[in-house]
Amino acid sequence: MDKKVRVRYAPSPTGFLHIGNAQSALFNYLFAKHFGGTMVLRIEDTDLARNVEHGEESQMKYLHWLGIDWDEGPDKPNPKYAPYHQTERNKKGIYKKYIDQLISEGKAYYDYATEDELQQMREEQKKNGEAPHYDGRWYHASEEDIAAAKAKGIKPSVRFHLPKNHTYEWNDWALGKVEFNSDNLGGDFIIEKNNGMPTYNFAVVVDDHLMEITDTLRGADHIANTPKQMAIYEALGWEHPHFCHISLIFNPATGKKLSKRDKNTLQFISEYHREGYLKEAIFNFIAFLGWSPKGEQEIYSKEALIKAYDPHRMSKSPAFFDQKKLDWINAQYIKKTDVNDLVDRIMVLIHEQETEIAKKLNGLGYSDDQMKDVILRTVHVHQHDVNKLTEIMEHAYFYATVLDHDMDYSGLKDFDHDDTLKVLQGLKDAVKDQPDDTDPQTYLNLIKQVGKDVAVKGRNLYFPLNITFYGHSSAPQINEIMAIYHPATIVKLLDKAIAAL
RNA sequence: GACCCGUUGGUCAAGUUGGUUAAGACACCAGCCUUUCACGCUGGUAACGUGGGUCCGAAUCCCGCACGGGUCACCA
Repeated sequence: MDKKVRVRYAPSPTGFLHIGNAQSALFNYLFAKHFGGTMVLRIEDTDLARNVEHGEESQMKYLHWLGIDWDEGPDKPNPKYAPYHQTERNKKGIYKKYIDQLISEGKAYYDYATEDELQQMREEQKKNGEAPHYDGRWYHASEEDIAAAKAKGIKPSVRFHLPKNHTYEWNDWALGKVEFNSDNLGGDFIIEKNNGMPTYNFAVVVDDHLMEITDTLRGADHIANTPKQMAIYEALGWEHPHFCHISLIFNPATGKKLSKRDKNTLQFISEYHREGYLKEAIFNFIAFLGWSPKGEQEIYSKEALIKAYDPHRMSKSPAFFDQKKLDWINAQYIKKTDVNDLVDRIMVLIHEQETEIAKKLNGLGYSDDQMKDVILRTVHVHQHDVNKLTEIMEHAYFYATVLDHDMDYSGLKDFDHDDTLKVLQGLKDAVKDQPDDTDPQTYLNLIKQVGKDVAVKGRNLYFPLNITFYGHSSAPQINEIMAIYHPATIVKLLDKAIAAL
C-alpha cells in the first residue's frame, strides 16, 4: 500500500444494526486494522423520510458491543474531514459546490420531470420489453420548455449526464476485473433531489474523495452502483478508491439475500445479544461470512482475525447463513470463557429483561448476590453443554424453582423399591446437616458412602437420584446439581421422591 | 426483459499461476470415555450443475445451456 489506508463504514440510520451491516462494518474494520489504517464512520442520512429515530444511536451501540470501533466519526471528529453526517455536510454546501461545477461544465443538468411522469415512462418501457431507463428528455430541453416548467413552479432535480458507450472497469478485491458499459446503466441519473439533498451515488463519491478513502468495501448489492460512481469520479477529475464488493449473506431456507422479513433468522445484532450469543462468537462468525482464512482453524479471536485478514481472500459467491455453525461457535466461546465473566454477562441479560427467561428470573425477586450465586452454580454445571447463555438461564430458573415443579417419578418404578428407599433415606440423613456451600465433591462422597452403606451402586444408585433432583433418569453429574441446591431443598426433594415411591 | 455475479458432500467452505488420495468445519452415524445425558477423543458415510471444446492432463481455461442470485428509484 503506497498510501495510508483509510476505509469507512457508512450506514444510513434507516434501521438498527443487522447482520449485513455488521458484516460490512466488520470487514472495513479488519481491513483498516490489518493495514494499520484508519476506520471512519460516516452517517449517510440523506433520505430524510426513512431515517429512524435512535437508529444511529443503536447502530453505534451494537457496533461497539461487537468490538468494531472506529477511529473517526461523529463522536470522534477529525477537523480535517468533519462533519460526518451527510445532512450536515450538505448544509455546508459541500455537495452543491460540485453539483454547480458539473452543471457549468455541461456534465449535469436540471430535470423538471415529475415523479409520476417518470414512473409512467418506466412502466411503458417495461411494457415494451425495454430495460427501464431515463430517456434523457431534459438533457436537450429548449429554453421555452425550461421557462414553462419554471413558471409551473416545478422544482427540478439535477441529473448527471452519462457519456455514451463508455466502458467502466475496475479491479475488485473480491471479484477481480468487472466492467460495465455506460449504455447499460439506466441512463442519466439524479445526483441532487429536488429537495436539495444529494443522492447516494453522488454524495458517496464526494465524501469518499474528500475524506481520502483509499478502499471502499461494501455489499455486493452495490456492484451496479460502482460504474455510476466511477463516472462521477471521472467527471470531477478524481481518482477512485479501490473497490471491494462483499458477498451478500443468503438465507439457506429461501436461497435469497437475507431479508428483514425472514422470520426464521434473527436479523439484528441486538437480538443475538439478548439471546445469549457472545460478541466474540458473533465477530468470529461474521468474519467467515464472505471471507475465509488460509488454514483449517475455525475459532479466531479478533486479534487473530486482524492478523490473518487478507482482502484477496474475500469470496465471490454468496455466504450462506448457517445457524448451526453459529451455535457451535458460540458454544466454543462459552466453554472457554471464564466462569465469572459468564456470570457477569448473564447478569446483564437478566437486568435488561429483554427475553422471557430474563423476566422470569427477575420475577424471582432475588437480590443481585442471590441471583449471582444461583447463576454461578448453574454455570459450573452447564458451561460445557449449552449453545447460548439463555440456556444457562433456563437451567438456572429450573433449579431455582425446582420445588414448584411436578416431577415425573414414574421412572423410579424401574428400580428395586426397598433399595431405592434406603438410598433416598440414607442420603437424606447424610445431607440434612450439611452447610449451604457444600461442594460437589463432598456430595459425591456422601452419595458413594450411602451407596456403600446400603449396598447399592451403579445406575441403581444414580438413576433414582437423577430422577429425584433433575426429573430425568439422564442428567448431568448429579452431585454438581446437588451443589446448586441448598441442603434444605435437597431434603425436600428427597421427601417428595420418597412419598412418590 | 437488460446488465452484472455466482454454481464443490445434507449444510457451510478450501482449492489465487490447470497435474491434490478434492482440505477443514457443522450436521449425521459408529466406537471409546461416563451411573446416564452432554462434553471430549477416535473413526466413518458423503461433493466439483450440464453439454461441448483447448490440453498429455480441467473443479481450475474458453464457448453454449440450465439453475440461482444481485441491480435496474428524486433508497442507501
